[in-house]
Amino acid sequence: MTEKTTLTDAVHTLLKRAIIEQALKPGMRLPEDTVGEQFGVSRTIVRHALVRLENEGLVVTRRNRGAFVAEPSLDEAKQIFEVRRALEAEVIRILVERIPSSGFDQLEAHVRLEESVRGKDGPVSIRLAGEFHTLLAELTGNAVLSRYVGEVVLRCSLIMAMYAKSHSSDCAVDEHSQIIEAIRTGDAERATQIMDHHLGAVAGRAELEQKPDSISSILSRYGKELAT
Amino acid sequence: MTEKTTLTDAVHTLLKRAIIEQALKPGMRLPEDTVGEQFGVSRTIVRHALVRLENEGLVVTRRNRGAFVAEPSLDEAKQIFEVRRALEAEVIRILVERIPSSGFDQLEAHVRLEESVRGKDGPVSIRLAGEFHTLLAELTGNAVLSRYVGEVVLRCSLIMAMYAKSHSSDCAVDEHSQIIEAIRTGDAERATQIMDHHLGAVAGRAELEQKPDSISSILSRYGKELAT
DNA sequence: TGCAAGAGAATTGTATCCAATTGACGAGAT
DNA sequence: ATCTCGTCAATTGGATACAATTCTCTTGCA
Repeated sequence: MTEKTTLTDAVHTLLKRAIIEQALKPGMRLPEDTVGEQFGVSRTIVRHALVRLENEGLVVTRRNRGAFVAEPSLDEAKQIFEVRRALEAEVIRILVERIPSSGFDQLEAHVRLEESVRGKDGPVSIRLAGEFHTLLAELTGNAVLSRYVGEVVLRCSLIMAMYAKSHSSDCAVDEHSQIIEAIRTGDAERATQIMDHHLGAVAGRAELEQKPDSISSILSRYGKELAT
Repeated sequence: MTEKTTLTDAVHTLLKRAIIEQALKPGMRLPEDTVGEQFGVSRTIVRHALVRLENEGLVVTRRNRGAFVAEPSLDEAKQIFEVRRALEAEVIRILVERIPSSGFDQLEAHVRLEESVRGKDGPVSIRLAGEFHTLLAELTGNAVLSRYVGEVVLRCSLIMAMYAKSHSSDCAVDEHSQIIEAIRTGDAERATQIMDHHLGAVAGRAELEQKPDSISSILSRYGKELAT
């Protein structure tokens, strides 16, 4: 596995997946040497990976305290959703104008994949739901846009992990299908509207109740506010 | 200066400014130990700073070759401008809806600052022009949005450094004033239109002609395409 | 008994050191 | 004369070692 990719990349990818799939929960500490010895690499590598994760907003580091899985506040969550809505609106605008020929095939294949694991495997389901939006962004051919969408989608996964009650219905799969259809018919307005509703539903459900999973989560959140 | 901020932050900031102000030109190599001994820090620090700069798209690193100041291709440039337009449209949409009370004062003060150095100091002028847009984004109170806008603005500076003929007229200052006025009157559509025109003018001027400053710039660009 | 101060442990911040990969220069063969 | 192959220098990838800071636990005092 260390053939072409650098060790930093590998660790970075693994940690990212672990966070998305909630193996690493928000607020959890990420000591450099613990992570390092777990993956069989040195602190140097872990450090670089953590720097990248911090830039992506998935972890926060506090001076001389180490890295923690990010715990987006409700305010932060709103900001992220606000940006995400704007970015995904742009994605749709572009796709209606220019979508690669194989685009619909890829999208439909992905939706079928989502349906096949519907309500079966929680983490995988969450990941696939996010990847639908990432795939949409990638189809624009705009790498910068794609990157930013990828980041906010990941952070939204983190937000849902903290605030939503059930993750299985994170993204309604039929709404994904509706978005595809709206793009196919070239109806940008309708597609944007569905997307807005789609994201709004997710955001709304998240903001309704604040349900932390553990005491440490609560405490560290309070501690975080005190520190600032 | 190393009181509260970490060394990595300091080096990162300095390198960023150097790139924006074109002290470090696109395509220029950034050997870790050279940079390190220049700032009086170790390679480790420089390394971390370079990782962050890479994540921000200001430098690219090639495996076992080191870091270079990024040289956005024309295609990349178009992508960045596309995203920037979308992001700044969102900024305006938000500001028309909610702008802090001190917002206009800050904006007008900045415009006055821009006018005071008009055509005097090239690099400073470029930096200020970019910071106007960054300031707009910060006034939204949305840190995520602000961060993304900051990134694309910086990358646009890089693009202008490569492709534009003259940087002194990078941003027409009066257009900045017009944008402020449009926001003040709550006319989102007009503000967006001016902003689009504003960015379009910059992008258009950049894409008109491809004028690299040095032979090494051309060659490294070709070499880059071959490598991929 | 509760609070405060200090010593100790744990963890990060930084520097240095070794190994691996890449590019360049030069020698030799065709 | 040109092309190819091999050796060498330079630079990054990665690991370890040391210093600084922070947290915690203990101990002394009010």
